[in-house]
Amino acid sequence: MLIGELAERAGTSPRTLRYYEEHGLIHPSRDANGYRQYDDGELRVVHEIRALLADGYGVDDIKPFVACLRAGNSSGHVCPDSAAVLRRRLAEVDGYLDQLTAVRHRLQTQLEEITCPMTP
Amino acid sequence: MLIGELAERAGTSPRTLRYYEEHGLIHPSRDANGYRQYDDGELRVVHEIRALLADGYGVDDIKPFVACLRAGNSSGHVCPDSAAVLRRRLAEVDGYLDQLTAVRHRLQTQLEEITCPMTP
DNA sequence: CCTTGCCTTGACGCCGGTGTCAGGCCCTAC
DNA sequence: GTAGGGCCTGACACCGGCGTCAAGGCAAGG
Repeated sequence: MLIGELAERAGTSPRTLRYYEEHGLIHPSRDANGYRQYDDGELRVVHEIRALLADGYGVDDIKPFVACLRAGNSSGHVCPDSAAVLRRRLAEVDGYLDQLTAVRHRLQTQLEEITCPMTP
Repeated sequence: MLIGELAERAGTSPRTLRYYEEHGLIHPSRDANGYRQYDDGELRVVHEIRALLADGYGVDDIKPFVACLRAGNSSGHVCPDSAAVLRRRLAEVDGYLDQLTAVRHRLQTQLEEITCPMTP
């Protein structure tokens, strides 16, 4: 499978696939032409990558998941390295949630002060 | 007050104050030298700007708040334009919270599957 | 032979708030 | 006069996941 076909099947672009390769996430072989050649399993890997990116992971975080999938596991999340990233990411997300929640409280308070001003 | 002094008093840098000016948030007068001259009220304005930025607003969102403060209000939040931004921002924040919450659920599920795998 | 369409590498653009450097003016103190 | 510090403008760097354009190779069909 050439890069264009994989890109279309994965719902993305050749540029994006080359970017993933550049960052060590996929390693296609090469035809005699120099064209990248992908086997069918890579489709699954690309889907995993895109799902993780959509969840806010950075490309570097994703490497362990891909390695785990490639090692033959049915899910990329079950390996120790992946789990470590999961825990770190969970802490990050909790931090963001705390910040956003605080901001939300301030927002709501400010809106209430407008519609129903305090009389101190 | 020159830019260096205001920067120090506001806990930021001259570069940052020039950036705010470039984006229409502050309008210092000029000495005969060409040096920017700030009066004491600007300190309050800069604090407001920085508080809003820290809460995730963009510089363009902040203009109404500054205008509201400058109009003599004790808070920058009480004017109609500010309130509109507040409501828009509240919706944004709620969106982010929803996304992050969904991600958090997935994370927790995935971690549980590791430590306590399902036996289907 | 020429077009068409895929592929290749390389490189710049974006976004936003700031850091930082370059080159030069202003003022004070020695 | 000169050294030092603050000011000025202008412009590039950053980060990250791509979009997009450039210049060129390869294959197939007319």
